[in-house]
Amino acid sequence: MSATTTDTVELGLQITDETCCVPASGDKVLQLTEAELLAARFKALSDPNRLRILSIVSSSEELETCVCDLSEPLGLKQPTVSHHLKILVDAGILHREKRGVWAYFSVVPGALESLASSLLPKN
Amino acid sequence: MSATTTDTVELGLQITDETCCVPASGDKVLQLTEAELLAARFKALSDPNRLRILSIVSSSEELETCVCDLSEPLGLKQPTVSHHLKILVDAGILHREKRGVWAYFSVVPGALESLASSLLPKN
DNA sequence: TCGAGACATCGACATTCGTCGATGTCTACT
DNA sequence: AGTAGACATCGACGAATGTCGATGTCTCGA
Repeated sequence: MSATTTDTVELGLQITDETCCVPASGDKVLQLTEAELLAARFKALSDPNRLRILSIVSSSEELETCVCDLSEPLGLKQPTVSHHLKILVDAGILHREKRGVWAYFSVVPGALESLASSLLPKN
Repeated sequence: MSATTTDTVELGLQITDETCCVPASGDKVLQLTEAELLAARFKALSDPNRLRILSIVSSSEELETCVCDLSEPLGLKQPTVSHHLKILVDAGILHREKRGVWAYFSVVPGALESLASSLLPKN
């Protein structure tokens, strides 16, 4: 509850002398919790090796890849690859499916598209 | 070079025993330097306060904002805001223009769109 | 039942990051 | 000239990140 008629802030600004510009148009601003959610997903994309993992996974024949195929082309050890995969899975970008001994990864349908649209105006 | 009629890898794989899946389809993989460039731009978006800065700047009246208007709604001190702005400018996402005492920031036209398209298939 | 292998998790380490007080630089006004 | 104010830069601090060896867990075949 904000109370006391502070519903909109749009005209509440009393410009006395020289405030340089408009005070951020009140509540159109991205909320902190929403920003944290978005930032977490972009953080998953903020590592070159994770982008290469996405590139490999999304371009593979069956749109599925297992860890053993990622370690070599990336030049990373297995624990590191697993670590990156976990981050991408936790971000909702990759899907993990365990079949027998191997774990297969695929891009979650629409995940990257939804992230991309959040960058565009009017999202 | 894969060479020797490996136009498609589908059947080129000589499964001797149990290789789990295809070996990452060779050179379709995102190059490391290119991945680093992309990752650096996503890293600029991987902080909630920077996303809120982008939200404020892109929704302001004149599509321009100065530092003094950002500090208060973000709840951050001025050096911190300047730091985030520098990161966004260095990433090529924001444009800085100094007019008199104030510095005005605006979103570089096409910057976010180009980043968004890099997320989509066939980019 | 046992061992090999694929993958996840843990612990450690160097590096990077976000934040802010202190200080520097530059512009405009008196 | 001198002062006030907006913004950048510096230095420091705790927290988070990327990497990997060591180890754990689970599945499959012998």
